[in-house]
Amino acid sequence: MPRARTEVHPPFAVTVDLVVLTVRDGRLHVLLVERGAEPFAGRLALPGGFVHPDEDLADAAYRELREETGLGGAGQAHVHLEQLRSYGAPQRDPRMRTVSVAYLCLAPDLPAPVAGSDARAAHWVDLATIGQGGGLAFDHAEILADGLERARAKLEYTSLGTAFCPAEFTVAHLREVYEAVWGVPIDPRNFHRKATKTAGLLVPTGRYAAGTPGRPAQLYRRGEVGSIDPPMTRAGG
Amino acid sequence: MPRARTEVHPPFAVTVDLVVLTVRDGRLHVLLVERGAEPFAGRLALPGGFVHPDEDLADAAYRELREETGLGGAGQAHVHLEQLRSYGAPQRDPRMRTVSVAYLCLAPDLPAPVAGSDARAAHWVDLATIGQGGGLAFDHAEILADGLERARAKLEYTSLGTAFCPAEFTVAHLREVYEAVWGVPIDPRNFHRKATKTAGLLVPTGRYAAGTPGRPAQLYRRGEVGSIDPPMTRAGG
DNA sequence: CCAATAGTGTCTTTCAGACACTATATA
DNA sequence: TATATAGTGTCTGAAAGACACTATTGG
Repeated sequence: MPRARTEVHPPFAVTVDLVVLTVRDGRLHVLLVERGAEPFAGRLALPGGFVHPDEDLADAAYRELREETGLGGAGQAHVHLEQLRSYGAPQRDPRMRTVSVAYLCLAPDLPAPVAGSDARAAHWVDLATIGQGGGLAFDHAEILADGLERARAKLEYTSLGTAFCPAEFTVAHLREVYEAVWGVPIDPRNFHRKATKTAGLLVPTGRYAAGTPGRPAQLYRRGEVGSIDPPMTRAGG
Repeated sequence: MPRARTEVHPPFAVTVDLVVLTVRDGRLHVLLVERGAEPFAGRLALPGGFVHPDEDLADAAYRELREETGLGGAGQAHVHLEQLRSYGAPQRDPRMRTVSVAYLCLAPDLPAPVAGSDARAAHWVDLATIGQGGGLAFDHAEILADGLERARAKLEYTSLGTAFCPAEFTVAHLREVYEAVWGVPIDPRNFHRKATKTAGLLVPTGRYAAGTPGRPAQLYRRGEVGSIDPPMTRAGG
């Protein structure tokens, strides 16, 4: 907190950066934009932008999500957004002293192509094709790594895995989400029992998926609970 | 991230605020300072201050910790410091637009009185004597609540409980830390087995505590591991 | 029929929680 | 001695992991 109004306080630019994750074709993807201007022109970066003068941090994150990706608008599909952490190394932006508040966003795989009102296009990038660092602009590789770690951890003890699923989904769909995020195979039978017996995680709709080989799977909606107790276990539940 | 250098970006003041926790006499305490100046003059607040122009956020947190509390200096006792989250509601400081990056600090109970170079004295305040809100300045009640929640959660699956202990401590001391942070009684025998059998949590010194009634307890040092697997359980382990 | 996926039952192992019991100090 | 605390042993129930087995679809 400021000590007294007479004390000098240097000006900072404050931005939000978004780690937007989804699962497509059984693999984890992150939403990236190609930078048009220097520095790091032509490099991939996390979507984000400046916080407005009278805007709350979370509001800025939602606005950037809408503007740059088309996600999260009113009447749109459910997306989860939470603050990740802040990054403020003195030289993280060569132009000015900047503090970035990063947000983590988990979204279902959307049939509509992701495109913002912004001229720059946002693309889903398969995380398997990005190495350590991956040539991302600024300190975005570190932010992305922190976001991945957070997402992997939260799938253990919260219901956030369902945030990657559409409004109605099968247990197998949810299992594929876990396999994609954790990068490990999971026994379908034990996962089925765990998911369906965890109170409040899934709400059965009574409807069944069709058109796939094998016995039709029941469709579920997201439950209301936030935390899973006992948690999902990462070593092949 | 900034889009182009031509875009306007409003100036923000960036501060760090510290949630410094310790366990004294079996009860959880937080370090608070009394504000001397308006706004909120005379009210209790979290220690903190402005981030300097060329200073990393974590460096600013460490500096404020030293300046305002005398904790964390070179050769001092071990303290744990981690970023908590950021707070940037437009009107959180009536003087100017401010974003605060909060840090959580866990410290052992120090025999030396806590006093900073600053004229204002920092005091350990028993959390049981602070209500919901507790009359804290700014949004510090919310920050404190978030810090408590983080500390309680991290004691489950990390070794951070030992950060509340001095360099050498008994299993009973660590148990009292858990009881104070979680506010629940824990069975001493089951806790003893869990703590001593969790690989890497405790390093036996071979020495024993003396002067207390009963069989002398073995003294331990902090182990190297960060995470506890399987975790401590909160419902009276 | 077969292949594939959904979903159930059951066995083993691990571990939390309860608590009897032993060990070793102070008063 | 009594009392207090340290530390071990053991039983029970919950739940993870492995995996046999049944159920129900499409081809």
